[in-house]
Amino acid sequence: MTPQRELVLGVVRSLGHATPEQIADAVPEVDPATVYRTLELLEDIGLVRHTHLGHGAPSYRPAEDDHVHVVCHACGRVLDAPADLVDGLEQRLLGEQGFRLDRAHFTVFGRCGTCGPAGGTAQASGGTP
Amino acid sequence: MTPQRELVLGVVRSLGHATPEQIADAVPEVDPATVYRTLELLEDIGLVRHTHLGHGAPSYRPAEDDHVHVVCHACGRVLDAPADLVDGLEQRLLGEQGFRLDRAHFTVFGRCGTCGPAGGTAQASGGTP
DNA sequence: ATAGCTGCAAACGGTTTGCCTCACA
DNA sequence: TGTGAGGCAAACCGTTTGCAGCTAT
Repeated sequence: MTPQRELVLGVVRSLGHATPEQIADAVPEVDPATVYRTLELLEDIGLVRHTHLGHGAPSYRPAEDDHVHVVCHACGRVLDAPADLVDGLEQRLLGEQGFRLDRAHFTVFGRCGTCGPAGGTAQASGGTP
Repeated sequence: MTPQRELVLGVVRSLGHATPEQIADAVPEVDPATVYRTLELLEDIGLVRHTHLGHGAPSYRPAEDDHVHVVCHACGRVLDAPADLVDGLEQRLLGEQGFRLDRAHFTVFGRCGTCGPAGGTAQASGGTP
């Protein structure tokens, strides 16, 4: 564990979820290339995990955060739902297809209650440009 | 509907799911830029849909294919599961969070039966490099 | 002396943009 | 004659790689 790795891990822990770029920005003293290499390493040794929250960049977070990611197409908000939300799905996939669901690497898309069934868009930040 | 758009739509329909790049490769007579612009347009008018199957490129398919995508981390295979697989999840999300799930834009990750609980990897093509 | 890690800078792949030309209404 | 679509090429972003210097064995 080098200082840079501690820093990156610290940022991942403090940000909750963040893209490599956000992480790199948060630790300007560490080279972006090192951030990428470190994230890969931290993931290999099981300290962090990543998820694809849509479009481009993956989102990294501490491995101990076990929850399901729910993303609103309209406002871009990322909600964290309890992991047990997918228990039923997990059972069915296992039973019907022998497929072992990886809950951590899992994102659900749709429209949050705030944004309503359609049209109304309670803009938060990113959204669906 | 221009010839190029017909071509792109045709390829999406014949490939089932494909990345913009694969589509562009399949229609060399259409410029890649046009492929991207066309896919966006076809999605706007509801003829195609896209999903994020992991890593980088999104996967486009005909809008009428309504199923859930299940991707194996180990072998990279993409299984199509019946859309009703997520009915339970859909209900819970709606009930508990007022969140309207978009089943089409939805990918489940894990390990398929062929690849087993761990270790054993029935390599197919891509996988997790 | 060796192995591993970092920073830097260049390369990279896929995607997006600007601009100009062409076809058609 | 005006509007929009397509091609081309350059720009772009996030990511990856090669290399050289440094540090701690």
